[in-house]
Amino acid sequence: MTENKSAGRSIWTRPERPGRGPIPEHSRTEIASTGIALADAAGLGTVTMRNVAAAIGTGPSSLYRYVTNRAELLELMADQARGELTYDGADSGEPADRLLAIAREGHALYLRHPWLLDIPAAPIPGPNAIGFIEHCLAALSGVDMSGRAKLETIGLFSGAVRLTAQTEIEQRQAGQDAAHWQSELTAYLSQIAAAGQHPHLAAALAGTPSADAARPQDDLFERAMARILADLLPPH
Amino acid sequence: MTENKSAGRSIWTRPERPGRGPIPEHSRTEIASTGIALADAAGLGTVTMRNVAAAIGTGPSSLYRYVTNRAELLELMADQARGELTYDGADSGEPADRLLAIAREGHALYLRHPWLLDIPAAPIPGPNAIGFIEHCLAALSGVDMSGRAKLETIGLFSGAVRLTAQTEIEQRQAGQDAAHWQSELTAYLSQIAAAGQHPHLAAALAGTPSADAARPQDDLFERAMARILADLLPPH
DNA sequence: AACAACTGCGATCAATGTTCGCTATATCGT
DNA sequence: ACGATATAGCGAACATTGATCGCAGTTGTT
Repeated sequence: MTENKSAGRSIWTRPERPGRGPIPEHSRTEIASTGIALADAAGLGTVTMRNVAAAIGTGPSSLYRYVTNRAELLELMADQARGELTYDGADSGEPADRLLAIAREGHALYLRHPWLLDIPAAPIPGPNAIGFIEHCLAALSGVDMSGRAKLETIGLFSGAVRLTAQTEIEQRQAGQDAAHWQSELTAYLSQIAAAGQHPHLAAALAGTPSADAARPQDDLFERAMARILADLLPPH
Repeated sequence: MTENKSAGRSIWTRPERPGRGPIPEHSRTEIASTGIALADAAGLGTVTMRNVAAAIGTGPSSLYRYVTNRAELLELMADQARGELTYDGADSGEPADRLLAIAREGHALYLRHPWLLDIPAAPIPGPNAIGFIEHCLAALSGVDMSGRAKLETIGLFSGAVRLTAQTEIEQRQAGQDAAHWQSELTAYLSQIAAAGQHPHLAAALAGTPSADAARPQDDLFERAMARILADLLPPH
């Protein structure tokens, strides 16, 4: 029924180099690194097949020998970026502290590669995503939870890391755009406040200098994550 | 310096109908509704200028009389979808309960329009986004926090709603894809477990029937949100 | 030695976002 | 009332993008 040559196979279950044929001139890691460099420099939008191909000195169609999709290219990039995690300080100590160390590293990783937030999670996790789960499970090794509960907790945990990073990045970009939009935004908001339909918003804005409203609060991550971990883990 | 005819203006500060010219045959709400219907039916990817234009019975270029960008079209859709919130049950009671009512409605909204998660936040919020903030501030009216702190709390709160919805949607899709990827995924994971490099993962998977690993836990939202709200608000 | 499977890649296609220029039309200033 | 003006509708077209096809050259297997 379904046309199946080698379909349905993820890039992680497909060998990088099949038996026969010429030796490939490039590698998955080289392609992923090129994509990461492009994304770091100018955003995910510049990671086009043509740009990546040109950066490694070949034509667009050659890339499809290494990757079936642009989505797979992004998968490669995402997993390779996750490989930058070292899990320093997550080897011993209280579970909450170990997870906090992982959270700090993950947070820094998102700030270093903001485009990671725009890559959807693939159905099959790459080796470094699995390494991440493994280290989180190691941090939870002494905790009295079922394996299933631990996996669910890790999902929430990584979601929280992702959320705080996303919030911080958005605030940062809001600060960047403030120069362009600030005058218009304040005019817009004061007009809304003056219209009288939003009394609570007017009150909240009155107490807040408009320029400060979007200023990032840098220790938000530490405060939020400590509380979340305290809630996620059973009392010891 | 900067080329400024009417540039730098958001769609929310630009009047729908300027003074002169023929009467438009369509409206922003009609266009937004059309986009929403398309996205609900087949995902954000089908919301192309051509599809939306065809759905309202016109050509692609005509859309640009209402919207300068595809991004603005998505802004329109996002804000109009947020207009579906009614804030029932959020008018009175304890602040935490009022926010919880809003959270439930927001959660349901995300489940009804999953594509909302893929639309980036615009620099200038639309009227219904402002209405959301206003209702959250109303729920916090008696709480002893500064206006700035309230706004920050609302940001975290809506982020948490977004995160739980995203998690649930991902789990749902994982369940949908399970039929396609399950055999490959289990083979992949058991191979990793057998390799011995990931002992904690092997242990966690051993205790979990593989089919159950990705089963959604439906009350996750209620449990998580109650705890988050308890943490976000000062003790009363 | 012969075959099979693969790589590199130029040419090309379909789809998409967006712009341009033209005609028709409604509103404003006088 | 009336002409000037700014806008609406829209067909045609352009640039960019992801992806495919087929051919020639290369490596490994039998």
